[in-house]
Order: sequence, then C-alpha cells, then structure tokens
Amino acid sequence: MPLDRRSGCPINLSLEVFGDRWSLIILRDMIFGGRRHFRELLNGSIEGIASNILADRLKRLMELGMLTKADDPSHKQKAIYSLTEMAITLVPILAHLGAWGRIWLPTSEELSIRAELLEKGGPPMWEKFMDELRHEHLGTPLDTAPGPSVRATLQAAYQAVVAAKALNASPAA
Amino acid sequence: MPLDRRSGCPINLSLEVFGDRWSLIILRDMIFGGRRHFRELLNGSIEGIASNILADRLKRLMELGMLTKADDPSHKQKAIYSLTEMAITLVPILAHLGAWGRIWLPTSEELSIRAELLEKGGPPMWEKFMDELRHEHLGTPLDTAPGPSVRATLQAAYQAVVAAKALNASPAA
DNA sequence: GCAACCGATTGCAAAATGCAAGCAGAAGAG
DNA sequence: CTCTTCTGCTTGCATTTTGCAATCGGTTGC
Repeated sequence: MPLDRRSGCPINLSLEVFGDRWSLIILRDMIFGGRRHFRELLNGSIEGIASNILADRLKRLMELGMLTKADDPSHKQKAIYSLTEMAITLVPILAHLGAWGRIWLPTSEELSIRAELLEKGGPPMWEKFMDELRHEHLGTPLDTAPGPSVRATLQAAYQAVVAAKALNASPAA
Repeated sequence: MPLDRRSGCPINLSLEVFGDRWSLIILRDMIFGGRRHFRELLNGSIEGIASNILADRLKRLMELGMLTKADDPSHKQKAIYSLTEMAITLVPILAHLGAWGRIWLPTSEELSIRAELLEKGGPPMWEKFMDELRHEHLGTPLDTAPGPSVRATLQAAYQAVVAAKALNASPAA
C-alpha cells in the first residue's frame, strides 16, 4: 500500500492515507476507545483485525506521521502508541463520518449513540475532545474546565444504551 | 468487497461503503467534475482508474443506493449516472477531507485551490452546492438565487491557478 | 462502408488480505 | 526457581482484490 502519489488532489491523497479497511478503524479505537497498546487494539476492536495487518498498519501510520511509538516505562515489553496532531485533527471528519453513517447505514443503536452525541455536541465538543486528546497524547496542558471528559461522556451514553437494552430483553419479573 | 457487516459501528459501516481506493474518487469526479458517463469517469480522472474496476464500483455504488443509472435519451448506448441524496450528503465530508488533506499532505497547488475555496465557503456554500446537485441529479427545483454555480466557481479558481502557473513558468518576454 | 466511440467483459499477473501458528523475551503467581 | 501468561510482532500459506491490456457486440457520425 504505497503512497504512490497518483495525484496531488487533497481527496485522493487523503484516501491514500486511510482509504483502506483498517487504518481508520485503528485510529477510531485509539481516539474513542483510548487504546494505546498493540494487544488492546488487537483484541479490543469489535471488527477483529488480524495481528499482521495491525502491525503493518501501525508501521504505516507511523511512517505517515499519524502515530508515534514509545516504550512503556512500566513494562519493558510494552510499546505505547500516541496520536500526533495530524491524527487528532481527524476528529471532525470522524464526527461527520459517524453522523453520515448513522443516517444512511444500518448502524446498531448502542454503537451509534456516540456518533449522535458527538454530532449534537458540534464543533465545541470536538474542540474539547481534541484538547483532551492533545493532553493525553502530546502532554500539552488542558485549557478546558475540569469535569467529565468527552470520552467518558460518550462511553457512559454507550453503557446506558446497553443497559437499557439488556433490561428490555429481560424485563424485571 | 462485500458489505459483510463487521460491526454496526457508523464509522465501520461508512468504511465498508467507501473505504477503498476508488469509490470516493468516482464520487468526487461526479460531484466536483460533473461527470455522468462511463467514459467521462474513465478518461477524466487524473488518477487513471481501470475500466473493470470502474464498472465494478459503479455497480457496487448502485447496489448501495449511492447512484442510479438511466438511459441517455440522446444516445442509445450511453448510460447516465446520477447521484442519490445519500451521495449528495457526502459534500460536507468531502469538504472536510479536502481541508484536512490540504493541511497535512503534499497537495498540488492547482488541485487544492478548490478545497481551500470550499473550506472558506463553509456550510452555506456546501448547502448551495448540494442544492445545485439535487437540481442536476434529482430534478428538484433550485431554491437559491441564480448566479454562477458553486462548481463553476471552483472550476474558475482552478483554471486561474493553472493559468498563473503557466505564466510564471514562461513569463512574458 | 467504415472508423470512432459506447459501456462494459475477459484473462492473467501481481499485490493485498485473512487466518492460524509460532517466536523470543519479560512479568506475575506460587 | 518454575511455570504460566502476556508482550509486540513475524511467518507461511490460501484466498481475494487489484491493475493492466486486449477485446466485445453494438451504435453513431461521416
């Protein structure tokens, strides 16, 4: 999957970066799922990526400048992956993509609630989320008011839907 | 390339629709380039898609509900492809994608001027463009004021940059 | 009549993907 | 210390997708 520069068109070049089935899934799991380690990404995503593909994509995303890799000080064998600013600025695109998919595709309710919330939150919420990601991955100071993180908010909404569905499936006697 | 529903996540489903190298390029050429025929798409795109891939993708995009196909009354062999509302609502995503690519990737100046203009125009310009596309592809009445179309505006900017570059390359004696 | 053009299709080589197994080394439990 | 588990990642191999070039039956313009 070489970046063979088929043309200098911004859309084409963007597609050469994540116009495949897995790159954006990996970034999604890092951004929204907070995953930082190889195994987390391997076992964590619902879609079930193969380990060789994951290794290849991580390498590729690093070469493209979307990720960096560092040793985890707490474990000599662990590598920790970080998003770069380039990857963090994908948040608005992911938000739009999620919103579009939610409208037009057969999404599952519990998995689309996050997209809905992110859409409703709009650019201010995206900015807050990006600020949090910068803090988490780049070490920059948080300039937003303390409180529940955007990721925690989204995650809580997801859990609430899952719980509600479980309740509906087996209602209290 | 089956839509095998790896998961009901909106982002994942979106990727199963256009998470490949060509689908979005075809849509880009239809949306921004105004191309409606097989040959126009085949020869028109700078990236040079193969005819079998183009045929396959057009079929797939039709099955997904992004395109429709009709006979061209002026030519018994010509088929005319139209965007559906589902495809037209990709405009904001394409605008964001173009803006992102323009910042982070080595785009060429003449090809990125359109992305820049579209970004500067913001949501109002996107809405106007979508309205024009609906008129063109779905036959709905235009509800915007008459005047130069968004596509014509973008195209003119592109031509201006090309002309300026040519002038720079061989300045007047 | 005849070349150019229409939307594709075919055959084939090359590349990407998916799957399962395995690797060396480090950490944790007992 | 030993045994098991976990770490990121690699290997081999079958299947699928892609890219390229040639071609097809039919239509159109001249």
